[in-house]
Amino acid sequence: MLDIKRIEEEPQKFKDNLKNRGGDSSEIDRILELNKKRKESIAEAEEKKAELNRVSKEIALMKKNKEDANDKIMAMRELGSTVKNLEKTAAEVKDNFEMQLAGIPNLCHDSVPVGASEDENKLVHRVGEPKKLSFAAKTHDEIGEQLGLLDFDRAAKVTGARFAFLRGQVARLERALAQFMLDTHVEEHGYEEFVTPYMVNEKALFGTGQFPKFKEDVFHIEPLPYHLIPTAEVTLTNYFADEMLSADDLPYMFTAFSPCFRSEAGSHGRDTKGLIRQHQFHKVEMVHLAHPDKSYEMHDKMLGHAESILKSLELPYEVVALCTGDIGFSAAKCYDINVWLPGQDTYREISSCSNCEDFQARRANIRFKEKGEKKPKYVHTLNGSGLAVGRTLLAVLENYQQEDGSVLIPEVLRKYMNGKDKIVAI
RNA sequence: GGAGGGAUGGCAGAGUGGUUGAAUGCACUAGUCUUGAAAACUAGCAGCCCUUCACGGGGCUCCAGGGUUCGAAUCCCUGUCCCUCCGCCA
Repeated sequence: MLDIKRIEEEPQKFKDNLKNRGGDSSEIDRILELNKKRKESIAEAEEKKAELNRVSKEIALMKKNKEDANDKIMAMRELGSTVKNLEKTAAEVKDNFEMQLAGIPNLCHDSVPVGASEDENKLVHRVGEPKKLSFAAKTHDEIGEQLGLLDFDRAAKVTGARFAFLRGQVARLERALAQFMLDTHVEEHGYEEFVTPYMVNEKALFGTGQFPKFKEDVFHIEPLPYHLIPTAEVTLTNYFADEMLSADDLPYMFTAFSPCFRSEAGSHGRDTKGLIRQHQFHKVEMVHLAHPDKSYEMHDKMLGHAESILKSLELPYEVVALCTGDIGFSAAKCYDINVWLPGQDTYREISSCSNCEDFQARRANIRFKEKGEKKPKYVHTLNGSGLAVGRTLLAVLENYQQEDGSVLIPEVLRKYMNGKDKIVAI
């Protein structure tokens, strides 16, 4: 949620931002108009309400002194219903205003490159050389199916499109990856590990910005008012919703391994083969709640934590700074990490690290008090994948494939694979 | 699933129709005292919104939403969550 006071102060800045993000800048004018109406309706209702309160106190005094207050009571009876109507109108105007405001994306940080689409994202750096294979690279789904350890057809039979069975050593590799990521974040990067709910209510999804605008992207659990999490960002970020934190406790660094569920509405026909775009996948998520003055420092750290996993796995990757046209709704700044996939002959997203500044904290009402200061402030929230496990698995399959169809196991994972160094066909 | 109890400020916890936005304690901030700290003492201290250059003024909020009343933390209805007991169950 944007701060309406900042929009009032610098409307042009927010219009430019919205335009750069591919939105309609006139929405800002509409918001300001609604805000004006909101203030007017509040002033009108409160003026009458003040009179009602004042006279009610007079009545209390008169009663105490055993005076007759009937005239005033009758007058207030009438004023009461006027107030009720004015308050109802004011509430409607306010709801409308807040709904519109909740649909406006975050203000981008000044360093975010202006651009219309992902083609204008800015390359930050590349690490590792894409491997030159001495044979024609296969895609991970070919490798997995030839090994007999990745099965999309039977998943389609049991569930439907965009699901998969992992078997045997590939299933274990998935578990090994998750374990390795969690261990690294907890032992080396200082995160606190969580197991979180996999279903959340609407309030939580509003808090992180998925609702109301991106409702169709998440799965709804009929008949409960719950939704499957699209990412543990939702549960971890909302953990302290409606709470007052202490500045001394910042930053919080949370991590959780969780399944993620996405409807992938609107992506029909894209990445239909393989593990790249599934309705269900596993992810190790990182979330920071940071002091506003420190959040960009923390953002760089978080990016480093995600990168360290790829470095350990010796997977080539690139980091790009997303441009205004590609950045997510809640983010003020975002880095994507794209991993090299020989089978696809390209880099594909494996992590996204965002600083949402106070955008989510306003929505979820997560504040903190600074020593010696009276006013509470909103924390800054950051989230990043560390990493998407399914996509890491496919990156390992494609980068470590051998000519004979087997797959080498990265050094750091072998202790999680009972010492094995290779996956072979069953 | 059945029966009962509860939800109040950063925290704990009073308060059952009228100057109660809320006693008290803790925490926090400032001061006195002290070489310094602690203790003690004194004072301050909820949030959000509207208005004002400012001082200030006003409104809302005691889980949420309705209702009764001139007036609700307090009474009534609905919902949510938590706790205890019984049943069932991984």
